[in-house]
Amino acid sequence: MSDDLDLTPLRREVLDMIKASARPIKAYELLGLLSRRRGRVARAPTIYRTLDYLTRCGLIHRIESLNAYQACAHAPACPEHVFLICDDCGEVSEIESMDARIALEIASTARQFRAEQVSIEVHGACRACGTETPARAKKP
Amino acid sequence: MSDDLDLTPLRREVLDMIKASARPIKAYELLGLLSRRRGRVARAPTIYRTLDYLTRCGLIHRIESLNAYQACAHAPACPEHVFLICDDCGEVSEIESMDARIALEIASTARQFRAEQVSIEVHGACRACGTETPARAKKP
DNA sequence: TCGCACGTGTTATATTATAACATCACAAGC
DNA sequence: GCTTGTGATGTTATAATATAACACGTGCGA
Repeated sequence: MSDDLDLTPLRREVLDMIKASARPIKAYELLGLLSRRRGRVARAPTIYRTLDYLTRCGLIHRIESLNAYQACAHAPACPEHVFLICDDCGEVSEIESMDARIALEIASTARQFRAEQVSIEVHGACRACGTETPARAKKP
Repeated sequence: MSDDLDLTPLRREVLDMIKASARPIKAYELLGLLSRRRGRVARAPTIYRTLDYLTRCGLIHRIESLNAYQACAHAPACPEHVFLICDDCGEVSEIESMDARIALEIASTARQFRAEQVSIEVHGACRACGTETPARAKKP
């Protein structure tokens, strides 16, 4: 995770595809897109290595509970991030919560645990989906 | 997720195996253990259904970033849980952080997001591993 | 020029998870 | 008693996710 980025054409292309996606996107979806763009098949390691690099740089985040990736909403290397994941429509928004961050920091150090990487994923219903008639009005 | 548990022999056996494990345990590890205990192979759906049930009941938690399961440290249905995951020794401890919980509640409702399920996973170094000479002294 | 570091390609395979259907036991209602 | 429905479990097959290991090329400093 050195400070200077090395955005090769492949890495830029994958990053652009992730940014272009309205929702978190999966590795094999990217693989399909990449293959079509290039006119020849891309293989799994290609995409996983690239995702790994972009993640380590802080340009994208992996959403563990979805096995999917999303561009970081807060420039490279935001220190902490909370994902609000709507289980109805699939939308994911990345927010910040300084208070949560501090609380976790305190809780960790109280146990002499040195926190390096925090993942907070909140599943539920977004504004649009949550305000529909209770108990799942969507998707007939 | 009704209130009354239906702990069949299979479910109890799997729950016991998870409780007996010092570390989070993976689905296919459980599958192997179960097969040996019974003297005949158990298949993947058996274990996944059971894990799903135990998770829904709140008896165990799935640790997303590890694809593994751990018994809940706080009786059935604890409302929230933070996992401190040591990347060195693999130990995972489940703690509570009311403050983090409240912070996330506030952040969610501010965005009119109805939170249903929160997953907080903190990777880093536990006390034992973190106090060794800096930069990974372990695992020769 | 040599050799190394590193990005990417390629082949193969490991790991994690689910769909779909079969069977069985038990309980509610006739 | 019998039937029928429901839910747990078994079984077969396959999907989805991820990594190991090695090959190749390019650029760069010794």
